[in-house]
Amino acid sequence: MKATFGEYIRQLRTDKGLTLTELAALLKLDSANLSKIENGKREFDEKRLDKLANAFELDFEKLKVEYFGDQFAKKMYAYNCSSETLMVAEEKVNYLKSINVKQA
Amino acid sequence: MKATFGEYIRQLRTDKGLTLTELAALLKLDSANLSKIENGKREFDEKRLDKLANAFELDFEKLKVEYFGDQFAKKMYAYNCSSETLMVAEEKVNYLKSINVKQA
DNA sequence: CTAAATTTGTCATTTATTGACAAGGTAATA
DNA sequence: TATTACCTTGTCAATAAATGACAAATTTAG
Repeated sequence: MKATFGEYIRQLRTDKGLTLTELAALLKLDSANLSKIENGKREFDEKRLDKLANAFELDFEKLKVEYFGDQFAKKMYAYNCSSETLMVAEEKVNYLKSINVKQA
Repeated sequence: MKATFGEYIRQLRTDKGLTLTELAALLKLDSANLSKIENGKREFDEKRLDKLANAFELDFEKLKVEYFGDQFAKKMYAYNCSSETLMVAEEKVNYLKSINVKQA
């Protein structure tokens, strides 16, 4: 998958032959706002990821990968971050895990 | 560097023998809030990255790597994202770049 | 042309972030 | 143990950002 999260949703939706209004209803959101999301003019809200997964019977873990991958990419693009950023992110995730293993 | 961004700042600060109050002044921020930042109880605001770079004569690009790497790591940790997320992020950055090359 | 679908613009409301400051805690020192 | 400097925590009003909602275009398909 090599698209923005908005494009990804649109793909899913059109593949299933749903209108914006129909999908918006499933996601409990206004169709006009869903349009903006698909066109990258608004963010998709985290709290609706589960509804999205249900609507299309997606694996939630994979959906998170798409969603957060997209978020990180946007930031990096906006701030012109080198790809080293991602390696550092990985180190830091492991660091956070190691810290919270100790506590537990 | 294998620490949170807060720990990173604290390291820089103490290495230079600065107090919270002194560094806070350079960053135009309240020392109490800087304390929270160093202890991971508040976020460091993007808009002060340049002041931080100046205060310690850091390379801005490297600072961004630390800063955004930390942000991504926190999200991934909080949402338990697989490390595939980072690979997807990289693909998507490239995708965003390829789109905006065309436009330019 | 018409109707359905989508896009865009706007704005009040809600939610999150920040700035500011007081109070409390800790450590070193006289 | 009093003083001082430094750091931490709690709180809350002010500010900023995200969201929901709806009207008004615009586009698309028949």
